[in-house]
Amino acid sequence: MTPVTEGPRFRFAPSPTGFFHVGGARTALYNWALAKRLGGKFVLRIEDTDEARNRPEWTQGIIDALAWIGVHSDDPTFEGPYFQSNYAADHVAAAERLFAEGRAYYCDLTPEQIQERSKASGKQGYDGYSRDRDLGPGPGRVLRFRVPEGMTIVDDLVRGRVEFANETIEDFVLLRGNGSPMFLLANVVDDVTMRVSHVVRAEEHLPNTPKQQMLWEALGHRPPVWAHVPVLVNEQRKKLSKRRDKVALEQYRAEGFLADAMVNYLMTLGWAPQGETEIVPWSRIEADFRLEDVNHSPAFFDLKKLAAFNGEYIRAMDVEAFIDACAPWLSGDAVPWRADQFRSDVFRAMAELVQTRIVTLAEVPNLVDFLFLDAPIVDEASWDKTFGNAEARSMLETSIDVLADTPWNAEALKTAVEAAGTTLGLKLGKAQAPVRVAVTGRTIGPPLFEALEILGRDAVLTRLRAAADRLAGS
RNA sequence: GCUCCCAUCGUCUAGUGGCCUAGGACACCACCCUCUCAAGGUGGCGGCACGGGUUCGAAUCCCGUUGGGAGUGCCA
Repeated sequence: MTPVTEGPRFRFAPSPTGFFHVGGARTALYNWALAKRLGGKFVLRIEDTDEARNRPEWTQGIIDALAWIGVHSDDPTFEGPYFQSNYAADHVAAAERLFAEGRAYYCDLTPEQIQERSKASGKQGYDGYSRDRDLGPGPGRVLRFRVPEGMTIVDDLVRGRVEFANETIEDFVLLRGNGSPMFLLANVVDDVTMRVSHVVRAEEHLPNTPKQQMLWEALGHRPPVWAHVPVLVNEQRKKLSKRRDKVALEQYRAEGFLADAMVNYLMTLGWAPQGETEIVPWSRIEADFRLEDVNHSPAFFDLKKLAAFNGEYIRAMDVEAFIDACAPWLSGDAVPWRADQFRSDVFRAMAELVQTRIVTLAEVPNLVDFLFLDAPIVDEASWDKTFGNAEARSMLETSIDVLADTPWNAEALKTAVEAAGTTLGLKLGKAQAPVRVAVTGRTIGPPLFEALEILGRDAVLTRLRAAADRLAGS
């Protein structure tokens, strides 16, 4: 059953850090789109060799985050996760082979000694001091790769041909003084054993690539296809970092961004689908994405544009889907009403009117809270602005009278308020304001008369009177 | 410092020597629509970093300058 040939094997190799970086998400998506389209595999490898970064729940976080953006571990294209820490013996074995073959050598210089030599000679980095000292392994001795003379040519699918003079590359460390393998080695050995054919990763790894390519060759294998995609940057044009920037995918999810919008937006950073619009379904992306088309320069991760995409996606949902998507934002501790006050039929009635007014799902509660609370949460700025003049006070009084016996439907309510306003010389825009603030607590919100209809006469009149009382008292 | 990468509206991009008087999207501005706020519609602002080549012709090719960025660990 073993196929004679297998499709391309892509890999995504994050190190667990406790959150999932949006840049990592984009890289994963690039790999995923290619693996899917080309009938290959997406191999997930958790690079957990740094003891400090090794917690089981973080791995689950990565798998959950990937699933959220559509990279599902139960898809046949998905393979893994593998854990780098399980392959430590392979890494060491490969290093020892390199030593046996003379392609690596031991060195007993301490970092301080290296620095001193460097300072004395005026040259940067390690100078190859132990190359011909024939040292054997021993505690405190690192194993270094013997960088050959010549030139290393990296053929990169997005950058083209990149040349490195080997003399500019120092004999880098394969095994630490305590015998543990370094990232470069572990990474290559794992890629070899996992038969990775395409390494698609962020541009920051490009300077490492000649070293890795030498390792592939020294290990007797043909290097993979390389592709280094531009990094994501902030407004200062610096690489997105967790210290300065909001980079956690989970956080965007928690703030009410839709996975589809996030995925679509991420894919347009460094790449664009054909045609006049960047809003395209994943099926189009999967069919059209090419590494050769990826831009070469860093892309600014623009929250405003992400928000615009999110708004588009929210509006494109049919109402039922929208209602379902809102559910998590309509209950829980963050919501100002008690669970027993929430009424799904009321929300359902308002849903369509809410849908065009939000950019993230997290904004939903603010637009509908007054429907579930006994009394609205009054925004004082709205209150002061609206009731700062006598007309507004009169309008409030008048509306109490008028609404007491108006037929209770949105259209009739609108007509009634409009008429009441006319008697006071107010246009509808001005006339509805006092009613809106009294009933909803804010100057802005969903269409008022539909909301009044849903709330019902008693609740509306109660609120209008409460507002009048407050005005009388002040 | 050294190595490498990059350079089209403010931002993300289309553009692969003539179709470019450089197209779209986000943002911004104006107008329309309108019960607030949105959404929607129409229009507007705004760019090939600079200098040399190559060519009949250059945003597109070459060189240089300038400006950004990444890497530079016994981190990953």
